[in-house]
Amino acid sequence: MIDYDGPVPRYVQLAELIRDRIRAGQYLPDRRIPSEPDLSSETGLARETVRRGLRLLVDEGTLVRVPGKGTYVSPDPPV
Amino acid sequence: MIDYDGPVPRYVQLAELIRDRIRAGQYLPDRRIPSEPDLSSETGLARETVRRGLRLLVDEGTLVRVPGKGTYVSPDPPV
DNA sequence: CTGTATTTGTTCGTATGTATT
DNA sequence: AAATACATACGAACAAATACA
Repeated sequence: MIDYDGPVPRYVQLAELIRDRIRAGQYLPDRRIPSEPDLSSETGLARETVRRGLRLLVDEGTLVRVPGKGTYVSPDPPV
Repeated sequence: MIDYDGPVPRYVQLAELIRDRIRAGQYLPDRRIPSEPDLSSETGLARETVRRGLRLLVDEGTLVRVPGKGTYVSPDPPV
């Protein structure tokens, strides 16, 4: 599903995947998304790669991470 | 030189070190700074930790990285 | 033109620390 | 006390872009 044949890094592809799921209503505002290990298991990506993708979404205001709790979709995500 | 006893992560400390050197005129605008391996050797930090610190400075507009060439101080760094 | 070296980019693995439940 | 989850840090490997002999 997520390859590195093309010019798009895997962590960017992961970010796009998460964005798609938010747009599709699969991940809802103020709700928690799967943990890093879960996303890592699901996608087969290394945890650090998952973290890079999530950071992109945190930086753009789409996600909010809470230490010890989890990663949440922002109340009003810019997607 | 760079410790992790305190609350300040090492990669943040590295970013501060680079900023200090720019302020001090040791690294000049539009000039290249040492490569990641060099900074890693000098500080004893892992290259990935160096990269994290440099990314902070890229994000804030202080540095510009050019693949295959090097990392440069911005023409007009915000420091 | 070809190959080599340098530098940044990406990816995976592992370990430890900190905060919350 | 234990499990869960994010944060930091180190190590290693290969790819891609650039420069140069």
